[in-house]
Order: sequence, then structure tokens, then C-alpha cells
Amino acid sequence: MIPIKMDSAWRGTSDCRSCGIRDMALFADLNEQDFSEIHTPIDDMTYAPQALLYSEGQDALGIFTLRKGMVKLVRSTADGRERIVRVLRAGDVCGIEALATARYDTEAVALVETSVCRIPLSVLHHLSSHSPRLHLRLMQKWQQTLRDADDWLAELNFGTARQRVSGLTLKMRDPDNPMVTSYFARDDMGAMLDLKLETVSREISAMVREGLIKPLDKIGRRYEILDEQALQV
Amino acid sequence: MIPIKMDSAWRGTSDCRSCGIRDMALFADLNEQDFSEIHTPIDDMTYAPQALLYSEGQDALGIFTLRKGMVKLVRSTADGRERIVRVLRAGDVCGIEALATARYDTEAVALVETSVCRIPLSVLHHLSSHSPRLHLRLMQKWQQTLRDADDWLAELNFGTARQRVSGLTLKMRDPDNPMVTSYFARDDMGAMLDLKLETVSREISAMVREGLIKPLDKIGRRYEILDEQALQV
DNA sequence: CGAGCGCTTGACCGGCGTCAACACCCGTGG
DNA sequence: CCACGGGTGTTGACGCCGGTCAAGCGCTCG
Repeated sequence: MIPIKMDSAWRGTSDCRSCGIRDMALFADLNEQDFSEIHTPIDDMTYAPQALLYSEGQDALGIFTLRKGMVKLVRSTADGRERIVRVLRAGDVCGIEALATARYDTEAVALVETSVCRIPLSVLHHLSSHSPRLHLRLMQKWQQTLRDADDWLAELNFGTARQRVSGLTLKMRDPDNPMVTSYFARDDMGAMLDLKLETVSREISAMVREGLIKPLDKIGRRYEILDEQALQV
Repeated sequence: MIPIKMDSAWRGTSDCRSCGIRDMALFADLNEQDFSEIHTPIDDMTYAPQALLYSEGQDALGIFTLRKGMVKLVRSTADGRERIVRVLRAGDVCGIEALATARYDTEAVALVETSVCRIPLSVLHHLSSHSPRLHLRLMQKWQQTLRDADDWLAELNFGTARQRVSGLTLKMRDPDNPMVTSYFARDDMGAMLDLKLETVSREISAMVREGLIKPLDKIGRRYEILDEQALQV
């Protein structure tokens, strides 16, 4: 059992009106009246790499919007193996399932330093019935989450090792700089793609040798994409 | 390209109040006032095996509740391979993503004779903002759908061929008779589990030889579960 | 500067894919 | 009623991809 650091810090209460990612977030199109109906403060929090946001089955305090960083969602199978079902990035919603059941269905762990805002369930329940704008936005987030889940299965867990690693390479491109992609620890990548870490490492090495990608650091996390075409196979 | 038979039949307008599966369905806890606000008829439809409910990207007419039968959801990858992302059964909701985008994200095909009711989007949009009961029920269906998607990835697409076929065997047990399970055409099973049809066939044969399951028909679709324990590995 | 962790690489092996032949069920038509 | 043919499932032989085990390397941090 790997001990998980609980390095998390409450950084204060968010002012959603001036949020930097508000156009991607749940509260994108709330108006002043909607905001005036929020009576519980929204927490602004930051997690260190490997920090646990919540664990599988835990009672939910709220749902999270990712402002910066990345979070892996981990599901344990009946026989104790661990599987990464998805990776969330800035703008994604984390723990949305708690809206229906007040419990989280998966474990959520920060992969890098990650900042989030945590919106209490009571706020969402209240607003989703009083604000058609939030109601619509929630529907879109549900749909996006489901689509991501299906994409993960259809695109990243299908075909040869090369196809899977290529797929992850393209999926994890930096939104601000599409020629750069972010990898993870090799065993995490294995748990995402259903491959062993040695296989992942071998494929990455081969892709570098073949001139498809080029390492940007010495720890194997950031790579430049050189041949986009060849990765799309 | 395999031509898909469009054998579908409109069977009339549903009376939801007396629906046999109403306790599982979206309209479970609507009251008389809610029903009185439904101004568009709800279609009651039946599809033959292999019939197409809708295709990927198609404009949505409504969302479906399965009354009887099974439906596979198929996603095509960028390079043209086809992947079955989930199988829906009685009580499940099909095409829920259309609530957010008015388009379907996957293709839906009946696996056996299947009857559904199709609820127009307008009815759901109207009721979800006017009826807190439907609103809650919709949240639950979103959550259930997402959980199914993650289960499919974590339990059925992870580990050895034996583990996958065992997992599918347990997942497809008859709700009315848990000692009986339903299989599909071997290539469909392969597309669900990311295995080749020969591998699926070999694992099933081995499980029969080892006394874990026993065929109930001669076409390889229904099997009796003899050793539940051994399948849970 | 040394310890330790994570990444890489190699050698070997086994499980699954590939290709092919065959068995079986069932519908069709003589 | 039986002969035929196509579709689907099963089984076998063989090869390769990816898993396993192990050694070595390089970075980072104490």
C-alpha cells in the first residue's frame, strides 16, 4: 500500500465573477441574481502531486472544477487491481456523479500541482432548480464527461501498444501549444492504456528513434510532436 | 459495408402511467400534474435484431428507455475500427447525451428483438425544468450511465482473456434468473472485450470443459452458470 | 558524493492473433 | 424429404507482440 500525501491547502474563498476559466466552468453564464443565491462559500484549493482529492465511495462535500493541473480517476476492480479510467484537465469537472448520490464513484488523485474550486452540493442543487442557465451548463458537463469516458475506452484502450501510446500522445497535447504533449509516470501510463510500464517505455523509445517525438526534459514527461501524421495511425 | 436492416415498427403511443417498467424508468415518480404537461406523444417502438436505432452524429428525435431486449452502443475510431463501448438492457436509458447537444454520440443497434419508448427532447426539456422529480431522476440516469461506462472500462477491458470473458459472463446474467447468462455473436463479444473472436470462442470452450458454464442452446447464446466462484477471478 | 527511485534496455517466454480447415445449424429449393 | 449452401462457431498450427524478470543507467535530492 502506497501512502498518499495529503498535501492540500485551502486558499480562501473564490470570487467566481472574476474567475480566469469562468468561460469553461459551470458558472459560465450565471447572472447577478444567480450569484446572489449562493449562500455557501466556494473553496479555492490547491493540491500537490500525488495528493488525494477524494477516495472511492467517500461521502461527497462538493464537486470540483479544475482550474489548473491534472487529475487521474482511479477505479479498483473486484479482485484488487487498479485501473485509471480517465484523466481530467483544466476546465473539466471532477466528481459530478456526487450530484446524484452524494458519494464519489472513483478515487481522484492529482498528477501534478493542481488547483481547483470546490462547489458545495447544496449550492448546485439549489441553483440547478432555480437557474435554467446552470441547469443547461450541468447537462453539458454530464454529456462531456460521458463522452470523455467513451473516448477513453474507444480510442486509448483498443489496438496495439503503438496505437495506444500514439493515442495518448495526441490526447494529452497542451491546449496552448499543440506541438507539446505531457506524459506521466510510466506505470500510470500503463494503468491508463492497459499495458505494462516496460511496454510503454519501449514504445516511447521507439517513437523517439523513429523521429515522431522528441524529449523536452530529462525526466520523460514533456515531448515535442514532430510527426503528427504518423501518430494518427 | 454491411447493410443494416431498418426493421422497426411504430406500435402506438405509450401510456406511461401504466408502464410495466415504470419504476425503473425516467417517469417513475411523476405525478398527475407532471403528466398533464406532456403535450407531445411518446412513441412505443419495437426493433428487430440488427436494426439501427440511430447512428453516430445523427440529429436526435428523442431519448429512449429500454423496455425489453438489448442494445449495443458502437463508436468508430478515427482510423475506422469499430468498438462496442457498452450494452444497454431493460431499464437503461439510451441516447441521453442528446439532452445536451440534440445529437447522438454513438451508434445504437438492437442485439435482439427490443422494445423501447422514445421520449421527445421537448418533453424532457420542459419537464426537467418544471418537475423537480424528473430533474432528480435524470441526474440519477446520467450518473448510472457514467458509472456503467467506467465499469465497462475497468472490469471488462482489463486483464487476461479469461478475466474478460468471465467478467462479461457475470455482467450479462439474466436479472430474473441469475444462473443464466446471455452471450452475443462472437465478433461482437470480441469488439466489447478487445479480443479476437477466436480467442473468445476458445475461452468459452475452455470454461465449458472446466465445468464453469453449460450451454443451454445450440447456437452459443445462452449458458447456465455452474461455478460462480471460479468466474469471479 | 552517495543512495534511491524511476526510466530504459535486454533476453526469454507465454498468451493471444493470424490463417486455415472443419463442424454444425438452418433456410432454401429441388 | 433430402441435398445443398452460406453463415457462424469451433479447433488446430504457428508466429509475433507484449509480459516477465532482471540488470543497468541517470536524474534528483539529501
